[in-house]
Amino acid sequence: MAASSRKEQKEHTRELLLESALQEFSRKGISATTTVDIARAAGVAHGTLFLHFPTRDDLLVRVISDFGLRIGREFKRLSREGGGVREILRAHLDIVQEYESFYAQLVIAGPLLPVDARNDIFLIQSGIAYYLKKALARDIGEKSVRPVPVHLLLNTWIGTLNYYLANRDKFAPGQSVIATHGQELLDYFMSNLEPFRKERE
Amino acid sequence: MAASSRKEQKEHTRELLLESALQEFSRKGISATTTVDIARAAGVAHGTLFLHFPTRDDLLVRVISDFGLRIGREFKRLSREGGGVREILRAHLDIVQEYESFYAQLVIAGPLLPVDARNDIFLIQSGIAYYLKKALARDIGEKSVRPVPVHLLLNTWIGTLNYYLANRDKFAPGQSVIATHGQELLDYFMSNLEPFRKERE
DNA sequence: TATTGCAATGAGTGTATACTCACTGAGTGT
DNA sequence: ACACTCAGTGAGTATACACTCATTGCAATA
Repeated sequence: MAASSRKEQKEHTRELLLESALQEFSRKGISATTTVDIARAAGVAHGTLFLHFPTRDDLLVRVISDFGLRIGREFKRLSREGGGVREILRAHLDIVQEYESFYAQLVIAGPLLPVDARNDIFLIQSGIAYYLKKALARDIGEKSVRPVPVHLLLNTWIGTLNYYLANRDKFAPGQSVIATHGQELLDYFMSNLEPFRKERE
Repeated sequence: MAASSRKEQKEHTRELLLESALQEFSRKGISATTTVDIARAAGVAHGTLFLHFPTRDDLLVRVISDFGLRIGREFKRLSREGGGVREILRAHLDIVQEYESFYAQLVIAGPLLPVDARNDIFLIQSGIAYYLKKALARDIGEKSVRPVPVHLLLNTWIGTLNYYLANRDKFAPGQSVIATHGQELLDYFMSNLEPFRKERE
């Protein structure tokens, strides 16, 4: 075996635990998932989990921040330079849909999670802010969108999305809420942004 | 003593428990409040709680549905006939603000609660739907508001409000989010509803 | 080959919390 | 006055978890 075999093995187990945790959290919900569940899903002993992560909360925080990194990268990739508000929101919908199950659990359990986890979640959701700001300024500049404050657009958008995600079983039982309602929401938000035309331009 | 003294006493204790539960839930959060907390707040023995309510969930559901009734009555009182969308949303803000602490806890814990509790919450939030529908039809009729589907207005409004409530510690630390952000939100939503004026009317 | 280091194990511990039940004593009807 | 009912009590039980640690056995090193 290579000299690093042992370290590699440990690292592998660690990744396995992180991945299994993500899946269990997505499936059963964050607060309903126990350390036993995660260990079993990973195929390791219960105690092994604590060899890699001092506490359950620590594991959870790492799962979330890893998730945040993935989302951040994805967002960067999807939001091409020079896009308008519609393109940014569309990209956001696509990403949320791709990771919908975990995203929804995050929204549901979010407010009850430990502070560092909550901060990470806030950060993830603010990832869109930077791009949205640029796109909005651009659209307003070329008068394809009426002037609105970014923070209001952002908060109504995130809030609405979270609401649909948290109640996905009511809005789209057994399906993706984003797939069933995303386009409608996007169109509605864009119609809210249509510039007021002057009475006698 | 009147012949009903014993029954009256029991009823009184029951009310006391319901009231104490409401306060504890508002203060500590729903999932963080234990049956011991509630009994102590009511000044009765732990066991007494279970004499009146078979399970903690049962007590919780009753607290929520009582709350729903109060909200419903309040809403009926505040939303006078013939009001427009702005008046309805304003009334909604006023009510939410009055009961903000419990309302926020409901929004935070809501998605994790037992089904019957979740249904009650949905019902409470839908209480506004009936009035909003009428008001919107009226406003659209007299062209003071552009035509939009009720459900989209409703869901974006509720979703946004919930988002602000769930994160009130970030939006308005130590204060009422509705007091600090309510008017701004209301104005923004109304501006979204402004009719598009024809190019050359 | 012998020795050491370390990832992995899983039965065991501690704690939090919902719920029970045998008992108490004051109110109620005769 | 007496027996009976029943709201109220609180120590006790059951369960579900997160977390521990003495032990194991394989891989790295001498």
